Amino acid sequence: MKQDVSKISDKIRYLQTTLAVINGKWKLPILISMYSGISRFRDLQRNIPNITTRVLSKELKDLEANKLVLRVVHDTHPVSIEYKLTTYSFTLTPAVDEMIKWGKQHSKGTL
Amino acid sequence: MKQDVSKISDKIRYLQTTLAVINGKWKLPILISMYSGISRFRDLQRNIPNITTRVLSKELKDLEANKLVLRVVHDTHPVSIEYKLTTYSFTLTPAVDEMIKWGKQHSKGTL
DNA sequence: CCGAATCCAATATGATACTG
DNA sequence: CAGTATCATATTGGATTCGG
Repeated sequence: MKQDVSKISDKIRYLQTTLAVINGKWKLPILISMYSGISRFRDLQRNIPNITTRVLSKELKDLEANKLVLRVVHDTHPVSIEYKLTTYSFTLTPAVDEMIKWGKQHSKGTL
Repeated sequence: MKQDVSKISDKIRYLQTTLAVINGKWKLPILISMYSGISRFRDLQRNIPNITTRVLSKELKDLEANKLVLRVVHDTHPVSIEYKLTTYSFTLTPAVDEMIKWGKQHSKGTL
């Protein structure tokens, strides 16, 4: 049975593609918060421990550039900004869920 | 239906635990190479494009510190060093596989 | 072959203050 | 509220050399 025909070098490339998109400490935590329904800058900052506005701002731009997040300006008074997850962003959930699972297990082991 | 009882903050913590272990561009590519059976320093370096000895050396130490890799010294002439995966390291494969899958899809989309 | 040592550049992250 | 600007530090990555 050949369940895996990919060459190692291909796997490494694919993986590095993924890593390039989710790089750093913050992008996945941001996505998790957004998966949970949070969509405003201020709320995200409150929800993610220790993240600064500077970092949050930059990371949201990166996520936008990778089509995972959409920045929507609502023409209210004053204007409110909503960060929306794209359909595409949800393709990441299987990987994210596995990482959460592993982190949970790893935490237990080291406590 | 409540299929997910974890609080968001827990999820974020778990995820950050995982991210802290696999951080950087190189640890997962190294693990993939090792999953494929490569166990010598020189072979790893040849197998992973663009990695330098300095980085490879550091990353292997990090992986060792996290119990994912074991450094075995064989008392031959001259001594040969073998890097072995621990049983524990294989608990990461579900997450890694999902990340590879995603990277493959993402590559297709952007080509 | 298996790295360690050194030096340096680039990037990521953090703290704080400030603006429309 | 939603950021930007500035400064400082930490971490990562890369190039090269050298030793056992």
